[in-house]
Amino acid sequence: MSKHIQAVRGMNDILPDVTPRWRFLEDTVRKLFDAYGYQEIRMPIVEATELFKRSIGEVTDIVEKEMYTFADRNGDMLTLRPEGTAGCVRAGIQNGLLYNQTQRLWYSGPMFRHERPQKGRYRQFHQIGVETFGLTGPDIDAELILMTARLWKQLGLADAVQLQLNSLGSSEARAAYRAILVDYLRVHHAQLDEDSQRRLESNPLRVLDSKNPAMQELIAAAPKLSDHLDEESRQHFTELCALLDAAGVAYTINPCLVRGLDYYSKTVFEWVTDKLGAQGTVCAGGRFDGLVEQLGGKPTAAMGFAMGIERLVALLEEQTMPLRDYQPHAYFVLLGEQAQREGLLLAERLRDAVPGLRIESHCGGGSFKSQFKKADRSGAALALILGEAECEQHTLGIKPLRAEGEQLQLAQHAAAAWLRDYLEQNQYEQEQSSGSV
RNA sequence: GUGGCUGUAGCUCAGUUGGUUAGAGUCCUGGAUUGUGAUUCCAGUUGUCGAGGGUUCGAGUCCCUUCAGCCACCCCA
Repeated sequence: MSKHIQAVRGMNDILPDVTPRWRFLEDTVRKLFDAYGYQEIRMPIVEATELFKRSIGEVTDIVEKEMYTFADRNGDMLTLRPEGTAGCVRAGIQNGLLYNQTQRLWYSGPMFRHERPQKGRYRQFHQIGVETFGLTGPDIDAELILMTARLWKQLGLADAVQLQLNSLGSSEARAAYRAILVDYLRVHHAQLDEDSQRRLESNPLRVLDSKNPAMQELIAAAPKLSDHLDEESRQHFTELCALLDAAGVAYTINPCLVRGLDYYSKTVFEWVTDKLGAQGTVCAGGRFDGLVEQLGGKPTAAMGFAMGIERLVALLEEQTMPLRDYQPHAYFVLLGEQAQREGLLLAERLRDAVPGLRIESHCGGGSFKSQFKKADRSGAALALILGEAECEQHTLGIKPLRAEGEQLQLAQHAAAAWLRDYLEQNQYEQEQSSGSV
């Protein structure tokens, strides 16, 4: 075993038994974004290290100890992207997408963080993200949340996730509150546990999120972020809540919801589940009105979110939701050299004549028995049979493998029409069990 | 980065206080049925016991190191 080269720790192969769930999720998401007028953008996986330092924040865990950073052959410092927002903003600025215009963008792909692997957390993981630019009001915040709520319904996960909301206020208000909080925490420094003493330096707002029971009294008595919001942010948040109420989306306001990345301001939200162990956040985002300017663009309002594909796929697994199947409709059994040659070509003609038909052709010979066994394992509903007799008579055997019914022999020229009818008749059934939209 | 648990066939797992040649199920292949698949029966293949070192006459079993997986902390999607 040790001689075999293994995958890098925390970087997983996604095997055929789970790829149908990935495709279901990805197909559903793509259609959803189309329905809301969002456009896809694809960015490089590698960016200048500086980009992440300036956007995510120098003192965050991600930048301090989790980035895959290396010097390329020119000595430039590059980093495998740990998240998508920074690259998206960079691409928007560089290509003039954010200048005096609005954008609604989405992307998907792998992200990299050097953390200890755990359930729902990997070193290479995948996110689907959405970023909007140039839209300042709570209406776009609400649109994004409504869009995700619709997605959970389409995925059959609506009962598995809950929405948490908070407002961090403008970056000025947040900075002012941060100073007040730090003053308070310093006074009680002796009562802080080890983690919180560290957070006091790195991300003081996170102290409020501590799970340590011994800290709860201190936290409860701390100054509240909600009491220090600027008027505009307060108004913005109130309107967002009203929009969500009107749309019938349930939420919990969580004053401790802080988000780890420096660039967030005003609205932040998380969709969480209790079905995934410690990694309960399945989708999270917020407003980052300052980031575009911080990266050298014109001041531009922005709001976005990202969801973790592995976590959503794991949730889909929990739900045992029926999936659209990608199995072949028919498995082509071929006995004899002539049949192997002719069958390959006949299969091509059938695929030409019947769009959407999925035929798996047997390769490699073998007995009828073993070929039928493979036909059965393939999940196909039909076996198409071409042996010596069929070749001679220009016929084709069709045997149902999943339903009652006798094998029938058709003239080869009639096969395409028969299969087209078969697909039509079974289409309704297909869609019912597909779960796709 | 810290801690706990676990590594035996492709997969799921037995393997006694250390004792000869490491087992079962499943999967796969062939046959019973030489042109017909979820059943049944028969036969067959499967291993650096995660890796390296140590103790011992003898290690899958005990000790150390290391790697990997899982779970939790931290952090985050």
